[in-house]
Amino acid sequence: MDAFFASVEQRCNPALRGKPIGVIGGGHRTVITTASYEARAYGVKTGMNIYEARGLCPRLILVVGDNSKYTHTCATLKNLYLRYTPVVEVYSVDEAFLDITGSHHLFGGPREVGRQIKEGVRDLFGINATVGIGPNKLIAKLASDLSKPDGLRWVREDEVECLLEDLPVDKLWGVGKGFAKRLESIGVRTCGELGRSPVGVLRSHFGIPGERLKAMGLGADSAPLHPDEVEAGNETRSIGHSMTLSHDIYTRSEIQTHILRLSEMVGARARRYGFSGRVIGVTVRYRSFETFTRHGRTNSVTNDTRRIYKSSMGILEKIRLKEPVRLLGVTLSGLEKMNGQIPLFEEHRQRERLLKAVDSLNERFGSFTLTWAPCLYNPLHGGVISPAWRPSGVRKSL
DNA sequence: TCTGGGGTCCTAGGACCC
DNA sequence: TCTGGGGTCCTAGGACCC
Repeated sequence: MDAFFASVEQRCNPALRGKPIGVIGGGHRTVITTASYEARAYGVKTGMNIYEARGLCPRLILVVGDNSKYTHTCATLKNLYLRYTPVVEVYSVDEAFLDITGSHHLFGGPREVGRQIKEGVRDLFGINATVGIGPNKLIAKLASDLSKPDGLRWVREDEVECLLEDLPVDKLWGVGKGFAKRLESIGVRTCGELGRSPVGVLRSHFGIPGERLKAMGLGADSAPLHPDEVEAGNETRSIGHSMTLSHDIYTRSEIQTHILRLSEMVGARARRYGFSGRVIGVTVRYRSFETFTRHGRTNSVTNDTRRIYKSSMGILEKIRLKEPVRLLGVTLSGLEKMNGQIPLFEEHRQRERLLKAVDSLNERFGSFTLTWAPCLYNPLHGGVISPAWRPSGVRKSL
């Protein structure tokens, strides 16, 4: 989807159409999550703070995002994709891969599938989508990136080499600023040059990713799609939440409350998807933006808010804080899929029933409807979901 | 009146073991 | 008047993505 959150907001409120808008989270310490194309023309970009964005575009209209609109749209879109193939990987809230190898002939070929999906998206939501088609995910993604907005591009296998020859390496999915800079230092600027680089040279500079970089320069990508049914399995590696506080905090007692809330967010999500983990990570960002993470281990897997909280506080006690704290995060990893084992001891069974009761109430009436008292007195300032939000499971990166 | 939040993967370096 | 080599596991940090 093109400028997804912004497009949805413009669709819902006609007064915003054709205007430069930026979708932001709640609170004052927020950033632009998505800028409309009208705003991008002024240089407004994702990740920019609102003061900088306003400086570039004084007429910019800031809209606090509404997550439920985007997640609902995402879920509906998936049903549209499934009309064309069962192999659908929902990659993020506004992006999906479809493997149409075995089905495109039923619809008149790849281009026709692309056209119909664009039309379907417009009919359903009145927003523009860009479709890229290629022999693999890397090229399909590139084709889409190159034809935004409102584009449709099919790059055939025999066109790949020509397309890549003079293309800067950082246009590739998986090559960011860091890789681009290091590649330039060894004289590699374009994908053509990357593809011709000896694999040994790339390996010595980049390690294992060097081999993949070479393949990417050639337009090769063997990564399969990860349909949701597969990922919903046990591929998830970690579940975490973090939050920038509305103001910097100084004391452990203030920290405790936020850690409790984050522990509950993490625990509730783990329980909901049937995961349990034994490694707890706590992230701290100071006022100066210095950020670090410390990990601890529990003796057995857990998804109990209380144990996640205790463990997190245990980790924090070992840290000597040297500045006011701006952000806190809690992550659960070392995950295992729960298979409905019944805890051995009555005390644990009771605990499990309690959490189940709390979860079912909160799923029905909204998160934190029933919760620990300290969380009630510190209501959450609403943040907008990240574009990386997905309905379930995980996604693969490089 | 600066600078969000959700992830994955890889590497370096230390602890530990034989 | 000196201190090998092979391996695994773990943590922290950084690159990358949307």
